[in-house]
Amino acid sequence: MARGKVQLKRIENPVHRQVTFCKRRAGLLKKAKELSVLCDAEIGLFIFSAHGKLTELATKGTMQGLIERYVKFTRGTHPEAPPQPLLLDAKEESNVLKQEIQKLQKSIRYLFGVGNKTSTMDELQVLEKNLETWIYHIRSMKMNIMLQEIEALKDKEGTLTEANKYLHAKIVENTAIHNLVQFSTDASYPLIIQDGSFQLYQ
Amino acid sequence: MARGKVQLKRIENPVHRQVTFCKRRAGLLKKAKELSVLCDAEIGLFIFSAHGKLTELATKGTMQGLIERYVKFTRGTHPEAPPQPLLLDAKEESNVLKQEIQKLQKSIRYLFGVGNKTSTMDELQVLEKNLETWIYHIRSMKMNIMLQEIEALKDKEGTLTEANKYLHAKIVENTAIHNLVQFSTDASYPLIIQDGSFQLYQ
DNA sequence: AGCTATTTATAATC
DNA sequence: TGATTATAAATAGCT
Repeated sequence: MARGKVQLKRIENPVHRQVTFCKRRAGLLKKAKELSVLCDAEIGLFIFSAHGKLTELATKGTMQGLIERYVKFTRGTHPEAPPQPLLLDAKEESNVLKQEIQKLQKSIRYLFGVGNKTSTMDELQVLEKNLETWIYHIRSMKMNIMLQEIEALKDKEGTLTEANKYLHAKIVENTAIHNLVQFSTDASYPLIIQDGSFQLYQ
Repeated sequence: MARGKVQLKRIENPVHRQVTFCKRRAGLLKKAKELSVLCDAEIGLFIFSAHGKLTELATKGTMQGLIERYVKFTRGTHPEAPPQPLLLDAKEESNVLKQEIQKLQKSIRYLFGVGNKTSTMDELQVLEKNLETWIYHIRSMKMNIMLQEIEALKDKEGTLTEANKYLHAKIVENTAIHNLVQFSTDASYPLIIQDGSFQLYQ
């Protein structure tokens, strides 16, 4: 809409597409809120980006509530869609966590098998402690992931620094040869090579 | 947006409101479609007018399908149902909690079944936040139970104090009669009754 | 419904 | 990323 008419088709340049997505998404959300306020409407809106990220808006109550209203409203008018089975792809981390979860579930089953007032308090105590332990584990996992990434980056940096040194040497060498051949040229310029002239690339 | 700036509040004039609703609804739908086409996004949008009429848009497949995707996506990312823990007694609370724990477990299985390395970090973030929410609610429940117990004890205390007064009076009365009959006895001892001589029993 | 005068949204650009 | 700005779109107030 500005500085150029827009073609109603997929934007091919991924950067443009992403930028436009963010801007227009913001615009759409704003418009939806406005409509809701101005005209006393209830609006449910959810947007999946091409990469699967979800943005949602429910102008009244929760999206769950609105969806329930929607489903109730349309019950019978749309054919029921068959439920899709989830397919799970196991990973090491997930296995570790699943074990933890099963452990927790077991203890919870045990704990909540008997429920009188006094034991409930103790149960809550235990549950709280377990959740704290989980948070601790999750934070450890996050930390590990971050450390791995840092290591990877350091490694990359090392490699690039090496490459840089090598290239630097090569250029000095080439310049020297050049100076030998073109003896009459003022030699001072090509020999002065600033560090800053070599950029690390990613 | 034209011939007059708009105030962001409900339009009181019903005719204006209806007209604006139709126009802006059309605009919103158009914008949603454009965003979907331009940026390769999937959008679900439903609008209930103030009078309950439904307008819907699903940019890919059916609304049912999109809602399923939405529900699947958000399963576990919303704490789902920790909102009103304060109205239930201890036993009901523990049942609710049991259910919630199962839900949480499902979510966690889901979260950690699907992750790749980049999304794992986000998932951990979400999970950690959920667990913190849980701890918060568990602490509320503990607080609630403690308050209930305090109330119960206060009540008990009141009853016992009443009983105490009554018994005290009775003893004074009996002692008086006793004194009348056995006039020679030293009257001072039975009349002195310390508060501490009545124990609260459980 | 249509029609503008304006306000808004936003594409391009830095 | 975040601003800026010129311009396209949306739309409020009228018919």
